[in-house]
Amino acid sequence: MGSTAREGEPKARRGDTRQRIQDVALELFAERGYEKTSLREIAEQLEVTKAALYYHFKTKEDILLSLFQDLGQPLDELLAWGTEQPRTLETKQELMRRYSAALNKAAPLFRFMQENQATVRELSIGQIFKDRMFAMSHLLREPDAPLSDQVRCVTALFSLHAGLWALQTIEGDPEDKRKAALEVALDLVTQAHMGQ
Amino acid sequence: MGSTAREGEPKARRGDTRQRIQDVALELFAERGYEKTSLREIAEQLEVTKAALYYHFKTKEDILLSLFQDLGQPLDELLAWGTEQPRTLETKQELMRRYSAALNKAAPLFRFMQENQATVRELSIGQIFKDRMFAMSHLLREPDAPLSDQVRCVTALFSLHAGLWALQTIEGDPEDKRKAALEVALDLVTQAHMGQ
Amino acid sequence: MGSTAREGEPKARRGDTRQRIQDVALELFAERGYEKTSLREIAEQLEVTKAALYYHFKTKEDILLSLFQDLGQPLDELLAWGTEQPRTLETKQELMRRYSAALNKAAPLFRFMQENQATVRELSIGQIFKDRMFAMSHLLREPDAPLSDQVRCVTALFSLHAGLWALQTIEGDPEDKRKAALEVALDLVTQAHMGQ
Amino acid sequence: MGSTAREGEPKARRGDTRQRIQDVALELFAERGYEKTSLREIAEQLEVTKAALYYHFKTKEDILLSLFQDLGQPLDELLAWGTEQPRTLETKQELMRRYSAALNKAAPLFRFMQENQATVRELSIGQIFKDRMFAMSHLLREPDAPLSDQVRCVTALFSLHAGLWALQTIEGDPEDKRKAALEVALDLVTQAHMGQ
DNA sequence: CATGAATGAGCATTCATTCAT
DNA sequence: TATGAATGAATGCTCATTCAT
Repeated sequence: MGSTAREGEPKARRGDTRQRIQDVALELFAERGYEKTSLREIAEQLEVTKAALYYHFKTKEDILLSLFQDLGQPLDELLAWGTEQPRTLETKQELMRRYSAALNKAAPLFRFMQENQATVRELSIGQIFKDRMFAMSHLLREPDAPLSDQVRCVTALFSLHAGLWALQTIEGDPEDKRKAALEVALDLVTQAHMGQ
Repeated sequence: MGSTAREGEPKARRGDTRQRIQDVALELFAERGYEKTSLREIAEQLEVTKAALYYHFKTKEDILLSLFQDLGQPLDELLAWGTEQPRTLETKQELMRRYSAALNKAAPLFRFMQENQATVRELSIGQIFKDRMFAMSHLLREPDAPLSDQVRCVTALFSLHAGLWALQTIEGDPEDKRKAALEVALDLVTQAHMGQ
Repeated sequence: MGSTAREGEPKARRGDTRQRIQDVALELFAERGYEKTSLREIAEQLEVTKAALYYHFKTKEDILLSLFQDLGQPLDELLAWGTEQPRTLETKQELMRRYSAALNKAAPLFRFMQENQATVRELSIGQIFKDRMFAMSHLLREPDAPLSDQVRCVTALFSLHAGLWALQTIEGDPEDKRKAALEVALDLVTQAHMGQ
Repeated sequence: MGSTAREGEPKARRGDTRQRIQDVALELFAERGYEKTSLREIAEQLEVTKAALYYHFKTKEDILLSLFQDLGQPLDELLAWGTEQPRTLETKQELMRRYSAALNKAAPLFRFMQENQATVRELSIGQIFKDRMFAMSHLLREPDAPLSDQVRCVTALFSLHAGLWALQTIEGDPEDKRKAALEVALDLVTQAHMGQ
């Protein structure tokens, strides 16, 4: 990746080490889990020493945290946007659409979060993540609606996340599946809204 | 504990060590994750030595496997039952009802599976679990139905799992929430069926 | 050392590993300092693995702590004894005699304490050691005596410690030097007492 | 600090970095020990990079060496002075007085030497320090005096060092305590002289 | 049925040091 | 005068596992 021609290329990179660490780390974290990914592996894949990682990040957890902050920002912005909108059905639907799109962009990270909850829960990002989900859920559901309608909203939200991997079971083009998942989610939100 | 009189009782238990190991292991696995739970911790909580664990189980993974086999059996039976039934809407609905009940009984194990996917994937049970989900999904959805209806079925299934933890966000009695989740899941299956 | 014949002797030891760890650790701690002595070195010298050390001691600090507790016990007993005696000159003198003897027996440990104060200060034994010195000093000096007499007592005490190494400067038989140091210390205590 | 007016002052210092490194290093070495003080800490406290330290000093040990040379010089001069004097009691007493004063000025360094002997012993300054103590001791004691008198002299010398910290045990004004320590030391030297 | 003792492999982290810029 | 980026070596520690008793 990196379509522009680079000159030299024996090492070919300079200030991009931090970024490259993040890339490799995310890939390995998502693939093999946080605990099972050792800094040695990350370093080896980058052809640097472990100590080099420590020049750029204070701890292993810090690498993950940085990924979460960098890639999760769009969601925070979406949350901010949602808070300012009127609580109409249209807003909720638009929220879902944007959420699906944002999720899609940072798919590996969210797949990671999904698949490593037990680990993440004990890390500092655990709470941040939970808070975000909580906030999102509150933008969608009405606290005094029937329980089933509230469940519908949470399920809608959650199924978008799930779409990242649970839909493996179904064959088909990933983008088509994402759209189908969004459609179902929108339906759920709409039904919840009508139910009121 | 133990209302029947026992004589001697320096430690008060006899052939139940294997069971006790499973109990403690499941509790810790679910709470802190598989990787982060060490055999030392399990042994300490049981007040036996690590070596004792190895008398009952060949490896750490073996403990998990045994849990999966013991607690997952009802699901296999449900699967067998489902395969013999006609593929009607009623069957599917009943399948969901029974699935929800089965899940509920082995909640800690399934919470564990949910939260440790990355780890589980690399273990022998990973494939078994995946196969089971796959089989279940195939009992619910029709391969030539529209994508969105297929997604509805998978989401239904998945939302039951999710109910185990994603609904923390909503306050309310756990049993009520489980019922609400089941209701939504049944709805989804029904809609998928109608859509056809 | 070890005058009794042992049979076999390919490994020749069984339950004595803990003791052997302490011996080697004390030797190395005293010789090269606490920080500069690594667990690898200790293990290598014992021809066991590092992990074996951890079977017997929870941490590196714990090894030191155990040494301190085992070897320092006589001093605690001396302290207890001293507390029960009348505060006469004779008591103080006897205290010094016994202190000198006790010190002599655990010489390597006290040489270590002397030479690694900066390190020890940050360890849990730092406070224990300090408290002990404090208690000892309080048995010797009278709080309302002239400052110089109080200094005399502390110096007496301290010079016994010092004898462990500061007297290297003087050639002569170690036992003679110890006795000479004790003589000077007794003198100081006596002078302090007379001064009152 | 710095009474002369300076203009601009973006960082407020210019050629004094070397000095500032020494100051901070001595402070940290004395407080936390040589081994446990890392160059990172020193650099951080100075708000420069580690590499900057290497511009001013070849190695970590070199920083310590420079401190020792700069602050220990008065003692070397005192030693030279002592060597030229007649070996009278008055000379010895004056030696003690000046030694006490010199020690007092470079207190942190000597406290450091005292508390890090195990470390220092393996460093190049170890020998230098030892030689100096040796020379000093030889100016005070007579080689053919009774052992106890020789011990008295060494103890006198040593107790001045000790005064730097062992007297914490006693409350009182530091300067008063220093004077009391000197008084005791003078006494010891005098007694040793009389004994002859 | 279980323990005491040990191992080998691995891990996250830290450190003094180097060097091109 | 300094820094940014990196290294190589080490460290304390933990873990799953083994095996004789």
